[in-house]
Amino acid sequence: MSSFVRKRVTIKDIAQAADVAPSTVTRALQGSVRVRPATRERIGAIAQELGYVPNRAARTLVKRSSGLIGLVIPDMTNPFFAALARGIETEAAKHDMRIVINDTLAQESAERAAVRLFLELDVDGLLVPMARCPQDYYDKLASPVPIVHVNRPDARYHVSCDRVGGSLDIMRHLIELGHRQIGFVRGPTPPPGREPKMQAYRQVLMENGLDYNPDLIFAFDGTIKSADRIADRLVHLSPMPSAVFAWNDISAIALIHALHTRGLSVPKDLSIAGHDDIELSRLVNPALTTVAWPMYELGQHAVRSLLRVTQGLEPQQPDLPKPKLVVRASTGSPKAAR
Amino acid sequence: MSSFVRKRVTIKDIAQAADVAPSTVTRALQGSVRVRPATRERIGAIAQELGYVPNRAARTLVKRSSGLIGLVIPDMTNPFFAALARGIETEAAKHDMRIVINDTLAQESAERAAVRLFLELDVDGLLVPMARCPQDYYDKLASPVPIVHVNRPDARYHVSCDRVGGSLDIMRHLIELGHRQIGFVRGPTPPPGREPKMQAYRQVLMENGLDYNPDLIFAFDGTIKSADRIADRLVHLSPMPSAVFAWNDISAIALIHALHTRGLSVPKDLSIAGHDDIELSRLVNPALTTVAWPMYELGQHAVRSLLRVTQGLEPQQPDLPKPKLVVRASTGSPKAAR
DNA sequence: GGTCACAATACAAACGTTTGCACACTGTCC
DNA sequence: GGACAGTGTGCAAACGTTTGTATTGTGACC
Repeated sequence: MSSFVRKRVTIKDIAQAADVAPSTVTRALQGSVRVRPATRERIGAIAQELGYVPNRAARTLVKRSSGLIGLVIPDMTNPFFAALARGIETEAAKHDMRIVINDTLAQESAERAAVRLFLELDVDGLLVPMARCPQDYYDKLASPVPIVHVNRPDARYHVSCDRVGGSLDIMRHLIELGHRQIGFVRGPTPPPGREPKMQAYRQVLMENGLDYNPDLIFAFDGTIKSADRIADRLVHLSPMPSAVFAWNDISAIALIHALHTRGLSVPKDLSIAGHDDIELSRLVNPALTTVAWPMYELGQHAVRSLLRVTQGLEPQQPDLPKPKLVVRASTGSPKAAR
Repeated sequence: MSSFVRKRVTIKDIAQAADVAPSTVTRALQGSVRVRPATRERIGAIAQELGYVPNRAARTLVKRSSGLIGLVIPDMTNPFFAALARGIETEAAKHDMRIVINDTLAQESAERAAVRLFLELDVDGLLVPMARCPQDYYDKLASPVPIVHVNRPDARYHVSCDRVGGSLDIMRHLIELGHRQIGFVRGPTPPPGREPKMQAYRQVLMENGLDYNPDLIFAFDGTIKSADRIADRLVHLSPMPSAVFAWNDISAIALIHALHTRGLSVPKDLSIAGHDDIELSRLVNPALTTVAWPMYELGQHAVRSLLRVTQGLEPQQPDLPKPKLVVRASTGSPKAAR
């Protein structure tokens, strides 16, 4: 009764129905010239009628290529990665490649599992944006498939855009507005040494003769609760910083909300800047000052690079649009300056 | 030089290195009892050392099962589906199943392509939340793998929660607040006949002796621009509705923003309610009145149902938490009533 | 009418695993 | 010491496809 117990239709079934050899069926289905048009059409019709679906496992086995690209997404919840995925998907479609996605919940173990699964699936290439595993892990993999990273300049193959410039812009923007006490919200478990935002934060402080104060550094773990705790610490600080540069837009928006519930107004009492420019950042109130990254383009280039590597070519570093400071309503002059 | 041209390590390589037959290697790697512990360990060590990764294509071929579940996600951009995916992933992990995801950009053609890809991959089951293709398409598929839908009660196998109740609650909430002119924002190309929110909208109007006015129906196509256009139409309406029930939270948030830029205040001038209760809805200003759906649980149950069907059992309809009205700050009494 | 070229099709091997069955080896019992 | 379990290992077939090579069939040419 249930339909799914039905046996799969194979090429042999078609061959039998069409009274030809299996090899003729493959060639016909692939549009090979070596088969008579009449035969080809007949076979096509029969395949259609029988509801034939080719078996990728078998094909992969003999062709030693699955036609698949594995995409390891850190966090589906974050709309930041959606744009990247879109770029990847559209570009992949142009080259007849299919994308399979695996979510890692931003956990190292899940990232490993995802990579492993894709290797098992014999993907033609692996795309790993914002990898969490140490580079060491990927180096040791010695995998038979090329891996292209996004935003990891220490990887063998990678597509990256300027990771510091946007943050410098944000910080300088805050300084220009007159802020001198600026807080910084770090992301969850940043890999040591790879914290460009923090770098930019310190650099701009230094440029302006300001001291680095560890009390103004807050750790965001990705949850709303954590933003709430940061707000708590923030309001009890004295002097309270007049501006905060947050890890990403989500944390910035959550922080603004947490401050509002504590009776503080943004940007009147405190300026908040984010990073990523997700779609919603324009829509919240106050609209968020942030940095826009060319995620879509990064995704496209990642696929192109991957394909070049697949063909044994060296990927060319594309000239991507630079990250761009987007000034909106969540930043303003500090209170005292008014 | 490039690492990815290296030949794959196969079971035969291990067999040769360990001086046993390939079959022994498989059995050892699967932890079969029929192989001596010493041999098993030796083989395990060699496999490790050689960096062996099993070939899923080959395994799938002979076992006629890939251990994969295909998940067709309509729109990765929408955080609404992230919760669902999370539920699905955690539950699947419990049963040693891996999830592969494909994004359809909410397009019918892409949905077909995704389903097709998964069939080619020989997935053990297919999960299709909020399918866009007509049910007819799935019925005709006669696929050899079970397909479980989410929120499509007319499908052979499906997991659904009450699709009308929450919308009724929203509408009654607006009525209770005193609203009589209520607008409705439809989703992008709703499949005919499957528009429970619209149903609820009309039902509550009728319950309260209010006329259905087509001028108060707006079409949202998923883009921010579209929300902007709706706002435009809205403000030029006279009388302007005092409340709007929007298709989802994204459209509601975008609409609120568009109204703000036109000098209108929510909920003072206009009440807006959404649907889905995405995480950000709590964080925007004003916080959004909306309906929370048990997406995570739906995802879990979807996997459980799928596995039951795989085993030839009838899935049991779970008792899911009901959708829940969440009243926040974006709805209030109409202006005139103040 | 025999040879030739060429198109269309068939044959068979291969891809990397799994698994039923056969086989070899060990030690135990009569 | 020979039959007998019982355990560990090897052999070979199978999964569904692709593809290099062999084979057949067709017609043209001398």
